[in-house]
Amino acid sequence: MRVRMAPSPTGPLHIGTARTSLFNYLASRHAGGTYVLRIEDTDVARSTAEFEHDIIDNLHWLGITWDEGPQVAGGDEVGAFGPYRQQDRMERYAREADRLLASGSAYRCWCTPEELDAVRRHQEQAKEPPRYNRRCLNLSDAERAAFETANRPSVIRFRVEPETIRFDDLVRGEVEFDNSLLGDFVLVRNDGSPLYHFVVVVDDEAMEITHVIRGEDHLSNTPKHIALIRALGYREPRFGHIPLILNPDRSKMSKRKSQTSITAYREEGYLPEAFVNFLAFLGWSPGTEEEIFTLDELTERFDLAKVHKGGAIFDRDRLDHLNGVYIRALSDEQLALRLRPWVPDAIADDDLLLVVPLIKERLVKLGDVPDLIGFVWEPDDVVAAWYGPDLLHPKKGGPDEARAALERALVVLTELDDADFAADLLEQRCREAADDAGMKAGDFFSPIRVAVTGRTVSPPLFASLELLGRDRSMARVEAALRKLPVAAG
RNA sequence: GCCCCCAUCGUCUAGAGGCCUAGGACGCCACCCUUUCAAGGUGGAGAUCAGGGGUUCGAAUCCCCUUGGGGGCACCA
Repeated sequence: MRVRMAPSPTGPLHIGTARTSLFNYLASRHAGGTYVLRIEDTDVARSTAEFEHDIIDNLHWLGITWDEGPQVAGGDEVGAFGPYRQQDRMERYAREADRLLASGSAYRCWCTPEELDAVRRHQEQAKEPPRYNRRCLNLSDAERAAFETANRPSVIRFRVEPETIRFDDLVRGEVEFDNSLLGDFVLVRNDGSPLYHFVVVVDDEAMEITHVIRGEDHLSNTPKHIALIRALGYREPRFGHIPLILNPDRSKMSKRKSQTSITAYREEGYLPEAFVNFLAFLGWSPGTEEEIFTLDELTERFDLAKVHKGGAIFDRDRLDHLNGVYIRALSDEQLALRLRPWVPDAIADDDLLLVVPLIKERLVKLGDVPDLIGFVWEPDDVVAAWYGPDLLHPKKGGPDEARAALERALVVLTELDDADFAADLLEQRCREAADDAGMKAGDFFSPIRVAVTGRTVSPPLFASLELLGRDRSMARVEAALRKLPVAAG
């Protein structure tokens, strides 16, 4: 089994491309086959090195590897079926186009885009199917000679035979198309550059691809490819069309309506193993009720025949949940390492590690870390600016209750020396203080929480105090006290 | 418009004719735990399997029609 993934470097790695890459990876690895990466850069105007870099880099990030093709962006190509960039295969496309011309399966067309447009509009008005009218196929020798001597630019069109094309799709079963409904599509532009439908067929043959696994958006294009394959005398690969990933409105996932770039998810702090697990379940399931799988476990279970036929909406809530599951499964050391890019460099590794237990079960994405625990490394005045005096009020109470709690808390903090400044002792003393004040523990803790963390929601209070240390904790409580209006009388 | 594909809780899905008074997960609701928020635990609401016809002793599962949704019909990929 030889499969390929052929991303086009005309944009950053797209969710859909990533999922198709994953399914190709799983199918080939499961079967012990070969996975080829081919860069589909026939659209020179829109292809860039940056996008190629983004695609390869993010595939690596997901843990997807391949056997042939460029292994790193801009790097050397590996494999005996190269080149793996279409820009480097131009002679071959030209040669195959000539063969088609010579056999009569293709012909030159001198129609201008304007003429084609006019024809199309006319067909639409007449409610006819919009397809090429074969004007240039039926040119007289004299007309053709005139165009040629005038050196007028021409495209090469494939002459589509009116025939029924049938194939056995790997996920959909028997599918049938009537090619008489197809127009003669363009193989080569008038500047000599080949188009997608043509190169994809030439490349798959050259690379001896046996299984073409791609998105459902290519299902209707497949009869074109099969017709071309036959005209060129190639071997026909098996085709498998996997369902699309959808926007919430059930249309094909697009960047207008959803976040489609893998980089963006990566930067938000999704774990690649969670992301891969999530992607795999978009359109596939192992048929059991387990749902946490590593890439290797997915490889072991994967079966193209079990892929769904219907499209799947990208569900962020589910992704978030899965990411949390993976984060919680990490050891503190591993999580600290993963968190590093989202934490200021000034924070020492040891201090970062100390923070992890407080936030581990609260993290949805790695990028949430500054929001959850940033108060530890932000300066006191910055934290103080996060809240207004009203936030210091306990749920049942106003400034007086807030002041009472903060003043008593300050006494507790003052009485403990650095050596005793530990969460359990702090809690014990604060509970006693709350008792003395005749306040419920929760109401007593609330103003302290806001004073120290700047938020009403935070990691456990006393562990936070311990982490912050005596001096900074006291400073923050004092600052909070200054925010409160002076006591009446 | 034409062609093709698809159709189980809001979402991802289990389901290959009797195991289905349709299971799980996310989300939602309630309760428990609890210093807040999470995490965790328990329970709940939520799908007459899009609708209608067949086939069969028996259909979510097979067939047909309808409806709905999607994709494709470029000198984009």
